[in-house]
Amino acid sequence: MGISEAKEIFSIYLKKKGLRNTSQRDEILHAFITADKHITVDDLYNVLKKRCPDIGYATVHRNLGLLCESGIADEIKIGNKMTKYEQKYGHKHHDHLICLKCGNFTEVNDERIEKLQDKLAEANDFKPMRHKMEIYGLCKKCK
Amino acid sequence: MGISEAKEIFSIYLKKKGLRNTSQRDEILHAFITADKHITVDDLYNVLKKRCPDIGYATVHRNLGLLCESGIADEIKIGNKMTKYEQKYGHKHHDHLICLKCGNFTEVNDERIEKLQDKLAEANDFKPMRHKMEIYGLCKKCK
DNA sequence: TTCAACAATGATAATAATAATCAATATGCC
DNA sequence: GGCATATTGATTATTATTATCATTGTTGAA
Repeated sequence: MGISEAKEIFSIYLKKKGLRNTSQRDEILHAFITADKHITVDDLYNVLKKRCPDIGYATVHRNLGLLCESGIADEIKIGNKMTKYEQKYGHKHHDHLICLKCGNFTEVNDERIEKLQDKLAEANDFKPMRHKMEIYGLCKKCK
Repeated sequence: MGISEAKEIFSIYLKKKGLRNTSQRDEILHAFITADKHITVDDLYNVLKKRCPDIGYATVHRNLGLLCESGIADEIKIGNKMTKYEQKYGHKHHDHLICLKCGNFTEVNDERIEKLQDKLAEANDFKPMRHKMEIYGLCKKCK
């Protein structure tokens, strides 16, 4: 998804919630979309500091939360200590293979699994909205 | 799994790691196995306090970690703030349907999904060791 | 059984991530 | 423009987990 599309989605989301557009939100969204696909709060904050030396950590943190709520970002917890934010739109849903040794992760997707997950939820009278699947083990290099 | 079996598994694990048997470890294991299937550190600590008023929170916390490493317990993170420990042995592997509204979760299992997960890992030259699958949505009562 | 090495405990402090507070400021609707 | 109020940024609070460390307990070997 391009930046303009992301901006529009976010703008609509803000309006619907009675929230306001600010220059910081513009900068945060821009930095997020043009950054690496997976980024931590710290990293995003450091990138932003260059363009907006006055921006506060709390602001970045708060607004990453809003980006998640609006559907532009997704929070992934790697292991126990690291939280990364991932660009969601323009990237198909996927799951992760996480290496327990080196910490790297690979994105994977299996349409058959997705379908079975929906069926499984349905069979339990459960309305699925999103899901997370992570396979832990050893990657090619580490095994 | 019975308590004696759990004790043996834990005992073997400790020996292999060069760790020692202590009365606290006995009590923690006992309390864990006889408690609810899903329990938080706080809850387990409070249960233990009754029998062992002198036991420390750090000790309970530390040893729940060891129970996980030994394969007797499993850590599940519900949402963002709550961590529960689940009895693992004697209960087949399963995944969770987690209600975003009331927080309750249901255990589910689908052999076909398990198989596809293994194939998916294999196709990526990845050696799977464990996995986590959580489907978030609305449960029967809340939807 | 005794001893020496060292792991474990429990109290407490340290970390670290996220959330809350709040005065000053910016935004958007009228 | 002006007002109501959302946002910001600095700071503090909160919370879960981890580290520290003196004391105690456990274990294997003599």
